[in-house]
Amino acid sequence: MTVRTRFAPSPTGYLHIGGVRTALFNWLFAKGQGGQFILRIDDTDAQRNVEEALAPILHGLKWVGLDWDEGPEVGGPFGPYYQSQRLEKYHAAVRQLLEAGAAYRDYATTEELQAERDAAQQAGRPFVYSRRWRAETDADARRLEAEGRQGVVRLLIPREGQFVLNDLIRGEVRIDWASEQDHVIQRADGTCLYHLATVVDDHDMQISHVIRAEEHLSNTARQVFMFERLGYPLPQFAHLPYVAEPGSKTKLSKRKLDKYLKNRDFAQLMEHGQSIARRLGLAVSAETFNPVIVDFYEQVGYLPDALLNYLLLLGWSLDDKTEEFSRDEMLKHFSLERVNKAPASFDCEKLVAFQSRAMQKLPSKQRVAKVVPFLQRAKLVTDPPPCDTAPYVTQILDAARDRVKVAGDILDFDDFFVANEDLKFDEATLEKRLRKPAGARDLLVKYRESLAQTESFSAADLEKMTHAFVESNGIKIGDIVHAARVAITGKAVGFGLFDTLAILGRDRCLARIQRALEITA
RNA sequence: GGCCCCGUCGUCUAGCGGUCUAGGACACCGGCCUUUCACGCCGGUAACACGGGUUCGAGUCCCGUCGGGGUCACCA
Repeated sequence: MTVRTRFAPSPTGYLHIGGVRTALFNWLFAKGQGGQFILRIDDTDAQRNVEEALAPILHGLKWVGLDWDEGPEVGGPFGPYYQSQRLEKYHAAVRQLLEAGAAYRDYATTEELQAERDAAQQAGRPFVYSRRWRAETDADARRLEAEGRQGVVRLLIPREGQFVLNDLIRGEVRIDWASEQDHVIQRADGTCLYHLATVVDDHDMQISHVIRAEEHLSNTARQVFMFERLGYPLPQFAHLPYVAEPGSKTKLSKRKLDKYLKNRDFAQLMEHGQSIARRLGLAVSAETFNPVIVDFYEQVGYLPDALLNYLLLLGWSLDDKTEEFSRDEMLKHFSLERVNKAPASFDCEKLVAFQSRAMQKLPSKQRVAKVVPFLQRAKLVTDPPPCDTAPYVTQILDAARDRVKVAGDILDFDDFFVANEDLKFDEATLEKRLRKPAGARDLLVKYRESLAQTESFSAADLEKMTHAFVESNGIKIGDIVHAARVAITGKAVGFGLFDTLAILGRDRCLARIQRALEITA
């Protein structure tokens, strides 16, 4: 039997990080065994603009490289892949359930139902619908309709016995049927609800393994009930632990952003992303741009593989030491047996560590290719770039090393791309390194002369020259390095000064020092 | 509250009865390196929720307690 899994998001307008992990596990499980991964859109409830709300989800999945064998845009033999376009199939299933005596027409009003619920709560017993407005015959139905009531279709759930699920991750789970409700599967207006639609589609699309988050565990009994009464073979179920909030075991949710922002690491990740977005001139509201939403990582310049590698380890592990997985290795090693049961909280710092490591391992050319678009969007490099951009950026990246953790970090080195006269100086550093220390400016004047006269402008030779300069002036190296750095880059920090000088070249260094001296005069 | 799930360092985890004086990773704390900020290197702190069983032997099996979470819609 070929393995077929599915990811079934509803069009919400964004792709949640937890959703990506669910998609990833489905994708790995199917693809690792030569099976198919299906994308289905659960839009039974959608009154909104589906196209618009779906686009970011499709885009996000493509960005992380979780491609689907069947679904929107690619089609497939079991389409359509939008639940809103499959209503007839659901209606047929409802009819079948009705005929099999597994469902019934019900005419209770919302108020009547609520009254029963309240009564149950007052009496301190669990709510079980009395089935008082159930139409057992067509005549009943006509009579109730004549009263002006509207009918829905409910599942006729058994009131005794036990349901036993053999979950691939959680093992045996038992639930009393009596604790299940007679769930509505079709509304008065004829539209169908999620549980029914999922069952029909999972069967229709020949899904072999339903891999989804734990919050669906309690939905499984009613779905299995429908599978069985519809005469469908049962797929295997695997309920993943959910992804929890940073520093907590509560389910991660987009709605609680304010709370997460109080978490130091989360706030830091967010701030880092926002500072890059600002420099790109991106208008970003926290609502649509935050670390819970996948788009955030793309905008800031994360590597999809690093994100996925991190997510893979959130609830799964291979052994006691392997942490880095390429796409192929993930496919080769992933298994449901090694998925954990306990929820795993989202750790921003570990994600960043994975990203940083992946970025450093990237071949130089690819890193340049990742970074250049950010320079272009920040208007620091033209589009298309001049032909000397690649070698120039390569030099910067090599010198910056892991200071460029995400592609957007290249903007920290904007001083390499601005014209001399546009260079902005950090006032505090200017004060500390040039204005305040006695003789600092005079020293810089002399150093500038040495730079003007020195023969080779390579980093290694500049270092030798500088050491000689330090010695002949009887100063410490720190006395000149900091002053020179702020004069040339405008900043207090950066990578090695000699690399900086060499990359910028003699003309720019001399001009910038000159300007710094004038400003501080 | 009912039902269900879960419980090893701060976090992600390894552990499937003896090899556990509990291993790895991120974070944290020292030290070294150093022109700043990083990196790197060396070292360190830190966990089996608790209580009963079972067993020669329990982090590992069973029960209970406690704690955390999920879910209880004409949402998905």
